Amino acid sequence: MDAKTTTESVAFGNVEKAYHHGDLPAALRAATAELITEKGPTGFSLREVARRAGVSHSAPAHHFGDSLGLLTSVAAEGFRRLNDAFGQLQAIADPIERLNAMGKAYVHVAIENPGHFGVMCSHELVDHDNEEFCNNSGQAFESLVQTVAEIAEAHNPKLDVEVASTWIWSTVHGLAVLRQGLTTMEIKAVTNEVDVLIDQFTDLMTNGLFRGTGNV
Amino acid sequence: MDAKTTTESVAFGNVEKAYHHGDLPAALRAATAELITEKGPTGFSLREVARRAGVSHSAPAHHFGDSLGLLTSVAAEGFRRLNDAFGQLQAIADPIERLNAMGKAYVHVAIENPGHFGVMCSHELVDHDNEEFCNNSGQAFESLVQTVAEIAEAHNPKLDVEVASTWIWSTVHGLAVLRQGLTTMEIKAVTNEVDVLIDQFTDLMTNGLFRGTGNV
DNA sequence: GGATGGTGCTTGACAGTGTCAAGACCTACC
DNA sequence: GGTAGGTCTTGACACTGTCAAGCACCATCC
Repeated sequence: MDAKTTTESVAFGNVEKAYHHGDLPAALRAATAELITEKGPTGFSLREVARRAGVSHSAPAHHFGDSLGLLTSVAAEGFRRLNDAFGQLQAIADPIERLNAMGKAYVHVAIENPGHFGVMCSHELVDHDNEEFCNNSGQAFESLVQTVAEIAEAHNPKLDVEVASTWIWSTVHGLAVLRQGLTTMEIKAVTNEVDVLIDQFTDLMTNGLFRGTGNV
Repeated sequence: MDAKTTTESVAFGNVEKAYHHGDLPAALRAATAELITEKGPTGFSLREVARRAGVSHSAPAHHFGDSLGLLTSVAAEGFRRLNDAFGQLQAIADPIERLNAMGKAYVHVAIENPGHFGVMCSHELVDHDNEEFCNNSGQAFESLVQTVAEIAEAHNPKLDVEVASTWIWSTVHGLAVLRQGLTTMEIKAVTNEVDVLIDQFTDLMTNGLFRGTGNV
């Protein structure tokens, strides 16, 4: 509607579309994330999303079927962002250091995309048979398993990699969930605190309750 | 308030009270938990709850204000059940053993009260300023801190008790959240598996990634 | 040029929802 | 008795998700 007159669109003859939106699905996902960020998953409404995207109340249904379809698409997008963040950490050679960075990345993605995260971690709001969602979330877990496998190889061959991965995933996920309420209120203040917490958790995870201190 | 007529005395006669229900708040909580168990938190509806309790559509508002009030009351009840479960474990002398039992108790309460748990772990569906909710959830965390403090005293005086407690709480909570989807479908099958998982997690938590195996 | 088919979105209608105000009823206390 | 206050009902309001139907636009082919 508004800024369709960029140089690119003009150069390619993609002038103002009176009728066709351009990329309505993306606009609807953005509006959904924004709305959930503001009002939480319970404040979400298909009609309000449509209103914010400037389309009629049942336009979303045409692209996503029902609200479950739209929310699933938002969740898949969230996991894609998480995978992007993980991808940038693959250069870190030391697997312990990489694990620590992945923990921080997970919580940061959750904090910086509260609208997405509020859906990603839900068993109710998402269609878990959706192919894109399964692929994206599976890829994220695979990155973790890979890193834990390297830790086992380097430091502790007896380690059960899958159990340990599930354990770590639970820890980070639980932290993200528990912190979410706070962070919506006071993002900046807590961001640093969470980094410290992840460092402390890494100490405890590697050394255990008997040898770790929880202070780093 | 609710102590004047116990549920037993009501259950005995089960008379049709033409007007007064007897203990409507408790009946509404039960109906809410049942409904959420069946349809998930998103399937919850004040009017459906009222229908199941056999009262008019706006009777709940009189006791709980709005739907947030009712759901908060359900969450507080869930934490009360968790505290009851924790209370029975105080006789266990070895704090490590007790911690293990508390982890299992947490996940079992979550599995056996899916309607309650679906609300307990939500930042959106619950009023976190509610006094009863704060007291009950605070007491549960206090029990954990106490046990971790005993572990520190016995095995590792350098341990930061609060950080370690937050760490453990995150782990168990994350596990319960991640497992919830599965367990709704196939409770019995997973219950044992979760016990094994908690044992494995306990091994990893005490010994850490460098020394633990994840197999017990 | 004009007709054709298809995609993208709108319009209108439906039953269901939460919340509010007002009223009906019962119990307890004076 | 009578009256006050707690308990629940009734009715109304704006809002919701979903469905069926229709309209506007575009590309294509004749």
